[in-house]
Amino acid sequence: MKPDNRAVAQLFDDLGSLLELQGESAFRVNAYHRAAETLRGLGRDLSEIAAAGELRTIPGVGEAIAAKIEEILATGQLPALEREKEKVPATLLDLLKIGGVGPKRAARFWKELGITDLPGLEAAAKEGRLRTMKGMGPGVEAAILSGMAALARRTDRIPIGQAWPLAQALLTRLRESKKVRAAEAAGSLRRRKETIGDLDFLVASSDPEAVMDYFTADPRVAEVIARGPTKISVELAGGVRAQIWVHPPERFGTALQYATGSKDHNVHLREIALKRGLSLSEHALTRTSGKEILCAREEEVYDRLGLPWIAPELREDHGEIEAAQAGRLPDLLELRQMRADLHTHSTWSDGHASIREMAEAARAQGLKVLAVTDHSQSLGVARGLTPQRLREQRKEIQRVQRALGDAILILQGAEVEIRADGQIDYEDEVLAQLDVVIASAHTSLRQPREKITARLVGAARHPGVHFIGHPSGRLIPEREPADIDMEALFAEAARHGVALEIDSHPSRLDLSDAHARRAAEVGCLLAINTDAHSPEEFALREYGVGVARRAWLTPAQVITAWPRARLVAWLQKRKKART
DNA sequence: GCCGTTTTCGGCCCGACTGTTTTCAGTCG
Repeated sequence: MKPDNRAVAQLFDDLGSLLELQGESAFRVNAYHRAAETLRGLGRDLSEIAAAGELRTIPGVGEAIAAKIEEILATGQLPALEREKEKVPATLLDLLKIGGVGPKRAARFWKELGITDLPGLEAAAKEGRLRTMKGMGPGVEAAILSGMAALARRTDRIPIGQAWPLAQALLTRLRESKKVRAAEAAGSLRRRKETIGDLDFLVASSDPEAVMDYFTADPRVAEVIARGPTKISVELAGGVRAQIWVHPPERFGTALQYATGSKDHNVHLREIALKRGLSLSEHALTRTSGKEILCAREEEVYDRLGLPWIAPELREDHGEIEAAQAGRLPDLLELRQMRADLHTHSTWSDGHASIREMAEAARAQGLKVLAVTDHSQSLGVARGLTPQRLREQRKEIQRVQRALGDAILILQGAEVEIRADGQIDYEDEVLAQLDVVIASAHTSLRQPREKITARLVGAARHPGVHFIGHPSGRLIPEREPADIDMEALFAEAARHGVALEIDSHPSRLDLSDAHARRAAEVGCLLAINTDAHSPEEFALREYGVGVARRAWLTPAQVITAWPRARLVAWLQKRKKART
């Protein structure tokens, strides 16, 4: 099996870090890390890009890295990395995970004290041996021990479904303070990444000390990690870290822009600023004369750089700055434009609410079209429906439709199993009775690439199918995506006019942002659904819209954002095509 | 190692915070 993009990226990260430990040029080191970051954001498999001879078109990939990628794809190994591992103990990389330990210190611990791994460092810190080194004192030893304890209890990146509500609660409390003029989520939260490392907040206030005191008095704050005049970093109960920047209101624009990131986006912007004779920091744009230009709003920052404002979800340095310069930023989908949810469950299978309760909730959320799509017969654990029960369910849907009137259109659909052998779980004549057919795989997701790809591609070719549900099958964080040739699936879906789902549940977010972007690039339509099993879960579509925005999607590319008549016409056209 | 309407060679973002220090290096984002 060929290494996937993330595995290749990890090799380059390791290589960069090993070189860094040896004092290699920071620019060379950074080149490896930047390339790794770019590879993680690609929506296409590297093997596919390499086969097309297009590796060099990836930003940050030049002659040397392209050759190394070819080597990895061919052999599964990176000889340059193996060579560095002979010079430096690979376990030394673990030291870099400790807060406060970077490449310089790790290298000195190794060279001066012979420390090669975490247990060795812990012992040395406890025995007071680190303070024998120049520039190190008891404070460093204490910081390292506390950093190791934090590492042990640290939760990994948390799903946005947990981070977002927590952040909103913290923001609400911040905004209650009279000292706070404005407070916003920043960082990866504001960019709507699928998982969040630290919670970042930006506050506008002329009294930073008071704001920080107020924030640390929040019962959810367990420990203050660092505190300066403009910035405070804390650990919350549960191990999640949060940091707050406090800036005066007249500097809020530059500060929010800075705190939102991403780092790569910001670096790129600062390079553009320099070319215009300006230096950009979180405080201001500064002319070479030293005169500051203050920006209270983010729009002003971008405007001074000759750019239109760029939506936070795009700020990954994945081409958005070039698009902004060319006036080609996408007209991004917005939550308020969502009109339909085509993937929901009721008590007829494994849902927790009746069809009527679900329909009333959907209507209350402003949706115009709801498809009830319970599981098909073979998914026994979810009480999948037989054709007979499907007929009974249709009568119930008609009753609810009559009771609720015209404000919301209720469609009968099904989430039909793509069985392990590739068969679709209902006969064609049963599918033909349904308004919406989702084809999804829930079982045998660990099949070899050829087999599971063939299952999904087969479903995309099936004339009775409207779209493929949560295509990769991943669950964040516990289950990796199935090993699917997405490029093949996208090509087939585009050819047959089958849509692909963005499942909004925070544990799925499937397709991912990168894959959704790629799918749209090759001409696929997308459907953003909640997969709701209860009325509250309709609100989850906010997360699906976040993915769509990160995928550069416009309303025209998302069938669930289409006007009701157009969506119904599209559903019926596919239905006619199969009969 | 990458990259180019200032360059195919010579650049490559910016500042906060900490711990150790009398001016700074290292780390972090």
